[in-house]
Amino acid sequence: MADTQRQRLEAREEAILIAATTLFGESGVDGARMAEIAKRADVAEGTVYLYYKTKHDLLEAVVDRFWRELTAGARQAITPSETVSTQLRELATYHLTSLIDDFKIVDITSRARQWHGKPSRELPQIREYVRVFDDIIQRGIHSGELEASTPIWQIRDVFYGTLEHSARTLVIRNQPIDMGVIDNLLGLFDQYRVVSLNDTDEQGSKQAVLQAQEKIEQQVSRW
Amino acid sequence: MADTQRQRLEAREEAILIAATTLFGESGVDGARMAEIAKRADVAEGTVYLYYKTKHDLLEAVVDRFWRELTAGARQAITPSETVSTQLRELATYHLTSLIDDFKIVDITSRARQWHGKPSRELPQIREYVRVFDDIIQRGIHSGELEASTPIWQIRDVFYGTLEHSARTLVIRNQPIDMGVIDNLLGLFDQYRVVSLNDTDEQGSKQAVLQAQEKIEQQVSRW
DNA sequence: CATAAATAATGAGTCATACTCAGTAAAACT
DNA sequence: AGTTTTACTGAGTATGACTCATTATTTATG
Repeated sequence: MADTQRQRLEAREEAILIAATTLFGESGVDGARMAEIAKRADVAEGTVYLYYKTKHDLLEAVVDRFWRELTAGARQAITPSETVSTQLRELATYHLTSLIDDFKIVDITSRARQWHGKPSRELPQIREYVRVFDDIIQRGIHSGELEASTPIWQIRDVFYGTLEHSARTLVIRNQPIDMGVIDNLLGLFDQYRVVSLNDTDEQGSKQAVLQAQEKIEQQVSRW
Repeated sequence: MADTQRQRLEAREEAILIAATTLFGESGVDGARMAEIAKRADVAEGTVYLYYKTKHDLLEAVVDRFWRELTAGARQAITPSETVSTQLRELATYHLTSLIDDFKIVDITSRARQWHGKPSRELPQIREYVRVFDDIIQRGIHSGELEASTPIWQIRDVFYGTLEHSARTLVIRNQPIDMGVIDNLLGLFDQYRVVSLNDTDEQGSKQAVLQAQEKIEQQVSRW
């Protein structure tokens, strides 16, 4: 019966996490009282502290879980057989939609990065999330569709930075998702395409691919 | 002596604001104690509350001041006689540098947007800051250098979103400012240029300008 | 210049809430 | 059934934002 007990513990931990997520979303981090979270998770206040040392710890867990689920969702959202361009569109759409839907949690994410005065940390799950994008780009570079002269992190910052800012704009103005944002962003990404592969002779094309692959090493090591 | 007294009050208010800015930067919003802010401003704790009703109010004032000064700095950083392209570069450089230098305050800005559960507000000061960018773009559209088919707010979100994300990346990795970020971003903005004005005949050129100006009304009203 | 009225400043005290811990209950062994 | 180990509880503590009765300073008035 060790297994059932373990499950019970995990269920409790989960219940606390869910309660915290809801309440953080409703009332914000500062507005959410630990007593209320405990109540909603149907445990005593002290019990919460058996699972999460501090409120900040709990916040981190909430944010961690959110990005972990987002990563899983993103991987599901992209079609493996599709072109790089289409996959980017799929990811952008998924990302923008999710950010708008769960903007409260996204907004709270920055709280998890800081602990008093200490400098902002990089959150491991966000790093993991961002891999989804990187993988698509890497594939594009390998296949010669994308040029490799711009460091990946810069391209990534354009992608996520734009979408996050756009999501904020839309949420603040109470507007629904606007596909124009995505069209615009992907239009800009044309710049990263290896130019007019089809218009050049075979020789030039192959050369471009080789050139691109050569630079991949740099790319990978740079990150 | 009414004037001297007034100045004394303003000096006190300023001292509190400065102390808060410093301490928020050092210890974060949660880590900063009101008693310590008062001490550094050389007033009693109660006095702080005569000038700012709550800690959150004080935070708002700090953030407000920061963006106001950033706006002034940005206006100074751009050369009026320069081309749109150059001005954008000047602004991007100024913005990225400032974000990196004062990243702590930038990070804190999101705290000022929220008050417990209430949805994120748009901060008036940031709206004002963003005008600096808008003015450059508007000028570009008027002069026919930029096309007017993409809503300004989308272009703006690319610009600020990318720079903010890049700043975070650089700060987290402890790297200095990287001009590659700006080169990359401005390279993307080529897409918004009215294509090859110089390559077309006079007629086409003029037409483009007219067409662009026609669309300005939409742009302006849309925001 | 003295004195009253008005305004500003103070800091000890209040209160809300994150967190603790001694005591209790439940589960797992023997 | 008894013993040990593990999990839970909620009253109690500590901290820090905020208040307010009291004191100090400035301004107004005769």
